[in-house]
Amino acid sequence: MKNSSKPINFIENKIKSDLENGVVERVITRFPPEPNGFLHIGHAKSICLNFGLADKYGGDCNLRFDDTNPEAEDQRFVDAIIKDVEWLGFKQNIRPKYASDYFDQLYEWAIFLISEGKAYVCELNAEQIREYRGTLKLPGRNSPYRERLVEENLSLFEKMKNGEIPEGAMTLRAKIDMTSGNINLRDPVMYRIKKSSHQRTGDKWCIYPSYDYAHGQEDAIEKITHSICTLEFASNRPLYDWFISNLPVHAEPKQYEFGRLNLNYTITSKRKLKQLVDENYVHGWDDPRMPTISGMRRRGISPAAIRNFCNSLAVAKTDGIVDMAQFEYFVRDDLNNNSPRAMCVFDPLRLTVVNYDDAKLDQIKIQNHPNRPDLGSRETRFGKTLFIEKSDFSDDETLSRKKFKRLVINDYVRLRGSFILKAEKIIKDEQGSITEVLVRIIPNTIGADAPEGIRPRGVIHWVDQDSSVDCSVNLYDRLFNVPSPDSDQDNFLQHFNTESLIFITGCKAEGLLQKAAPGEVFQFERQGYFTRDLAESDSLTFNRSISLRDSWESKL
RNA sequence: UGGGGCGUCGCCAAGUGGUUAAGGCAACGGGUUUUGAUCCCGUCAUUCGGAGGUUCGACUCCUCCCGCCCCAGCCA
Repeated sequence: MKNSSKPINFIENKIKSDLENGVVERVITRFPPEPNGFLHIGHAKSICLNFGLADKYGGDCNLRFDDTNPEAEDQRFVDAIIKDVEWLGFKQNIRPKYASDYFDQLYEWAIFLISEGKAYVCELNAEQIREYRGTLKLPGRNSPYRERLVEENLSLFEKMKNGEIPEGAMTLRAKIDMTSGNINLRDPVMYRIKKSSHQRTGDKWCIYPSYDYAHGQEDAIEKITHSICTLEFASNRPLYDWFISNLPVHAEPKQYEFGRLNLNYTITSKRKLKQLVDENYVHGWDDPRMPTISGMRRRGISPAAIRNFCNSLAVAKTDGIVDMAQFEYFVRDDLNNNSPRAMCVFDPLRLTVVNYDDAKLDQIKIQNHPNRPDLGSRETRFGKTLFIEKSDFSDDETLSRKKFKRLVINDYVRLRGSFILKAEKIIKDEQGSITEVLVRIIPNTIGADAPEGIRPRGVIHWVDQDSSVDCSVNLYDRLFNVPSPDSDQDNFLQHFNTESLIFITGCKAEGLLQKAAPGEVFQFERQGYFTRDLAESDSLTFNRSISLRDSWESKL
């Protein structure tokens, strides 16, 4: 959104009115990931929303790990998430909070609920609980253990905590309403027995609180004022409220739901992303093809581009699918403005300058950016032997100027930042393929208009042979071949784009690219934006962040 | 069909009884250009899921209908 101010969404409106009406004096939000995977672009939207709102209204936003299920979680994910949030630019040296810090308090509150006769230890197994729960149209039935005496519940719950009960044998359930139309209210499980050690609390606990029991109370403890989550939690809200109003908590957080981000041609389901990783479709969570924050980082996409994109998104209750093109727009916008230009030839064709002596120079000064003089210029060698893209040359003189704005035999073209030249002679090998082209430069055409009577067809990129450096490039493309791989439930893997990564070797890059720092992004003129991979490596490899917008192929 | 939520241009989305129905992306024209990039200009919903109704007046209120999403984990 350039010149228009963005409309204020319903959550921000609520915050504004709560502030104005004194409902809250300071807004406190939170971003509560479970450390069971890496953060993706959908999380980025939530991060921008939560931290953004807190910033805008002078409040605060907590990064809090919802680590209530040790079986799925790992310290490695905690570390990755912290790194990603900081990288996105919201907090320096962030000090995260953890649900596990509140396990003692949560346990005490559970005892409180039992004492109030509002929770009970149930001995139904998982399958029986499901049967008793009823279905979407049929009400549930009360558990036979529902009316247990408080004292018995207390002692049983203690036994659960002490590890005296096997996994799966008992649960602590809230006593609410087995006939509720909202299935979440049919005596939800508050605690289950899991005898696995937790990445932070070790073996202290063998019972762990469920999301529904834990989340609202975590919010209350942290005095969260606006607990923002995605739409699928809407039917959990009455339960969220039930715990808050039945427990002696010292705050009354409120939950608000917005539509999560979906992008076409990719997926934003942690479970499915994990599957891509586990089954080696990609090379890890930070594979540049992944819509993860870390993947995008390796792809050379800046935090600002991601933030700009997220801020362009609507916060509403509709669940739509945003065009990947919208994301790409913000990526290109940022990269175009900030990336110095350089040249790299992927599929080299040798050019020999027959009148090299007429050049009368061997170094050329080239601007690093057409619209930003502050990015300076560089010296590039201009030698007798050059490389251009094979696809930038044609021996077909009948090609129209409009259709082929490149080099054609017996015609002129401009080398970017350099001379205008003419292709004079084609050299072929025994098989008849073109191996070299002899060209003649037009003297004094650097930085000057074409002389009378000479009309170069266009401008092409090039590289000097002697000063060039060999490199490889990774060309990334969309992860899936169909717009909505997610909608096909189980078979999203069938739509995996096997050409989402194309590796090209034997490329010739300008010498200065040898010194490119990992993560540094360049625009390879006429090719796209490329960044040197973050991974330590002796070889010179560039990852394509994104191609240049191309309105030409589509018109042919 | 128990409960909850949503349907405005190809995509996202403003709009809360009186506006010519914002804006962004995409697309399509045209201009500038030593990147077929960027940039600039222009075009792009007589219509708001459908049908009725209330009203001088409805995308906005009412009724009915249609469609889509979420909930039946001891996941979050």
